[in-house]
Amino acid sequence: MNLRLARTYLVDLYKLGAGEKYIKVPTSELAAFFGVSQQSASRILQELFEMELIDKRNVDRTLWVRLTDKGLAEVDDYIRYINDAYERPGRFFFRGVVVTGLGEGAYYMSRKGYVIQFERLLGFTPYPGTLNLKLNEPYYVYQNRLLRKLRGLHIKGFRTKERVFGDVRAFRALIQSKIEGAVIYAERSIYGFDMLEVIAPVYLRDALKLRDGDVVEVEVYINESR
Amino acid sequence: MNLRLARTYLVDLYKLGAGEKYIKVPTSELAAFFGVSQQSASRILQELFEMELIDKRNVDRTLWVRLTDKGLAEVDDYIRYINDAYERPGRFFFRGVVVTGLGEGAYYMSRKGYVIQFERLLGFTPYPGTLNLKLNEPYYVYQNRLLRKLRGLHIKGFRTKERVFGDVRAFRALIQSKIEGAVIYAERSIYGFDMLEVIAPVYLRDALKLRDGDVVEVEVYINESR
DNA sequence: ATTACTAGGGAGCGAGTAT
DNA sequence: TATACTCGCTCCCTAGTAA
Repeated sequence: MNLRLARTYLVDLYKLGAGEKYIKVPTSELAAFFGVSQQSASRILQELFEMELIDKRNVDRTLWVRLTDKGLAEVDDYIRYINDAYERPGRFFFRGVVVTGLGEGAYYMSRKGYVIQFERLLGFTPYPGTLNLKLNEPYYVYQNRLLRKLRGLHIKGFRTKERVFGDVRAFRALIQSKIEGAVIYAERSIYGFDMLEVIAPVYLRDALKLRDGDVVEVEVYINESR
Repeated sequence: MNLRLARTYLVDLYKLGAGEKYIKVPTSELAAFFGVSQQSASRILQELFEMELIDKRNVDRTLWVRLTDKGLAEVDDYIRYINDAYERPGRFFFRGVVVTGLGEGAYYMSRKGYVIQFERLLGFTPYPGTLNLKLNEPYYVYQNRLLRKLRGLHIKGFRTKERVFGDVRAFRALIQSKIEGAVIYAERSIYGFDMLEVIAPVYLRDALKLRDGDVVEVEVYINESR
């Protein structure tokens, strides 16, 4: 069973109380609650068990079911995602810690081939440098992974005599609820999903009085970037 | 596509902003976001459209997608259900208005065949009468439908010389956060899913000073009834 | 009364590809 | 670039039924 479907059944089991303790539930009853046949309820429990999302015990032909820690984590993530979707449609929210990058941001952000496109697509001349935010919370890392799957604004790569500069994608963003900038994803980024690269028309460390270790909140707009 | 799966895709589309306005989204981008192939994303959109959950327009080979009112309602219900599951695992919450029934509750609740079983299963002698609560909010009607699919305590029917008394199922409940009683479902109830029948060891109208039209809150326990 | 196996049909999936 | 068709394969569903 795919995870998308599994999560919905986990929520139903959670509703029945299987998140806190073992519950006694005949598959026929579960079937009615799930809206499937008794046989499917039985199979679904088996598959959730194989995915290690639930624990399942059969004592004298009565089933006892409880979510595992992995199952509980799955429910937590799912509920968080869904509420986030409801509260922030069209937007992604991140909270990260200011860290010092490798300094290559300044180099890239001052290449004329990029600057011209940023000006045209974002409407501002980016300060030559990026603010690197380390995402410590797993949920934000997951969200970063998700956001990166979207296209955003497409900044085309180019080549000079010396080397090749890859494509970059950008999403408009509001940093600390104050400054409008953007989040960028370099096609060949040296960072993983736990790092968020932010640009703005100003030097953010000065404008927002930031030092390494400070917590920064970023709201990214999915659609206004088109 | 079944509704269970459809709802999860609707939430994803909502996250992308399709709940508020038409969003421009290539199926390939949607595919990455959904975690499926481009072809599946295309098919999923078609099916959601056929289910009238989204509106979909193809202008010059670019897709514009937006949730319909029906789709939005589906997302609302789903999110409400999920948060409810998280906040009230193992419990169902209802809010209803006191109405006067047809008086048959008193008749049934005083049949010895029922009373003995209630005493044994619930641990109290029910006051001979039921409090009827009319559920005006659709969500509570939906929840009532769901709860009724569960088994709860099984009070067996019986027959006298005159007639047959059907099975009844009961769930322990807390009324107005004060009095412990139960919600009962008569096998052959004359009421639909918009009515909740409540019993208790005391006359609830006196004990809680209730009159027709008063709002009453009931918390039903799924598992403690076993 | 249970749970869960098997079998058959149908729904869902992605690769290839037409447009 | 797009979207979305066909095709073959897999997964998922329910009915029947064994244990």
